Amino acid sequence: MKPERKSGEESGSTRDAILDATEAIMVEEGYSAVTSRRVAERAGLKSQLVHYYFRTMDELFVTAYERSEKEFLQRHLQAVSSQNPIRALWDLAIHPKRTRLSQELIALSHHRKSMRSITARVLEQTHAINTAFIGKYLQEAGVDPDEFPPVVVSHIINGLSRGLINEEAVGVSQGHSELRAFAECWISKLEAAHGQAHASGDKAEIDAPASA
Amino acid sequence: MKPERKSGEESGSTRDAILDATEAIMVEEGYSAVTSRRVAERAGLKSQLVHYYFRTMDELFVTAYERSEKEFLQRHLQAVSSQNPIRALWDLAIHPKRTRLSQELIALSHHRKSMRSITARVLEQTHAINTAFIGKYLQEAGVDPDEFPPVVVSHIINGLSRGLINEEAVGVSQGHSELRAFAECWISKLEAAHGQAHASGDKAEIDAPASA
DNA sequence: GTCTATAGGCCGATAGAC
DNA sequence: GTCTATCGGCCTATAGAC
Repeated sequence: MKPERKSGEESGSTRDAILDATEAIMVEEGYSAVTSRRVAERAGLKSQLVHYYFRTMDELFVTAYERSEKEFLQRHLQAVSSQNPIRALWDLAIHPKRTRLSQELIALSHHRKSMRSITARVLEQTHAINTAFIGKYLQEAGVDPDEFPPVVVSHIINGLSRGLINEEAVGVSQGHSELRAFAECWISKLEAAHGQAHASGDKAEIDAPASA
Repeated sequence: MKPERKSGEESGSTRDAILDATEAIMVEEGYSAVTSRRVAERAGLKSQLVHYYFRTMDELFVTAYERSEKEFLQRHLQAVSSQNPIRALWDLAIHPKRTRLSQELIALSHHRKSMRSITARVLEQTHAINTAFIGKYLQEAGVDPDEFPPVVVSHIINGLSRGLINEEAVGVSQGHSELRAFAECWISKLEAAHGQAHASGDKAEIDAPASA
């Protein structure tokens, strides 16, 4: 029934080519441009082969999503485990292709029920990881978790980068230097505060907004 | 050629019904579900009528976008001119239908060239307005515009609300209370600082992150 | 595993009656 | 302005030869 890799599983180059083409089309033209014919054309194949490897388009989308999910998770864990997780997350988030793809997958899940549970899982995972790792980092840098909860920081990073990338995609660059400068400012301040705290064995301080 | 309202222009209810149906389908099922047949069905019409009012689907999309643009702009100006523009913008941004529609229109503009210039215009307008109005408000509240540029604040508002609404759409609610609390905290602090500054005729203070 | 052939559906768009 | 009828196209998916 299913393709089912042979025993000596060299990860099916045709199958991978189909998934690669799917991702590329999503990023460049949006999810609605992903059709069996166009995917095949992009991969240099006949459209029927797409149906051989993936019985339905739904199965193709789900498989592509799950492959991306793995990659996202891996990079996310890597970023969050690095010396400055905030900077690493920011660098990851402003990567245009990755962010476009993730946006497109979310948009697709508004259109196809089969994708929603994956999106939900991805978003939940992200929160769980960020709460653990960013939370620890922020705490060590002396940030009050009641005023800047890790999940908020995570949302800000994702939100700002998404905005940046959407605008660049339509040729708007207004305010981008301010945005990048803002990110850089906070990141390096956190970096300094965190380093200082580690050096002195004490908490550094980052001021919250004054209670007016 | 074109529909061309008669002299006594009662704003073509059929035409409006088509545009309304277009928006509704976009919000509920995504832009790729917008077809002449489905729009017509939703509006209780024959699909050919869609082509009578809008020669091509591109024309339908552009017209729908421009109608939304007007509405967005109007609400945006209204929000930004209110007593607490930040709060008003936040309240506007967390409105699910509106934000879903605007996201869908942006996604559509990644797929259709004809929409890109409209998206660019909308985003530029938003920046221009926010720089003027939010900038003034923040300045009056004693916020250093070098550390929190209005355009950054605007991006944060949009980014956070988009994240919130995407997650709610797939059934994730993790961290939402923190997010809303975070927004509420900052909004009310700005409100207090702004009110205080106006009362005393002086600048209130909102601390920026400490230079570590 | 890859090919040819093809069924059957929804789509955009047009022509022409009323 | 709204209707009926219809064309050609791209789509998903399957059947069967090799």
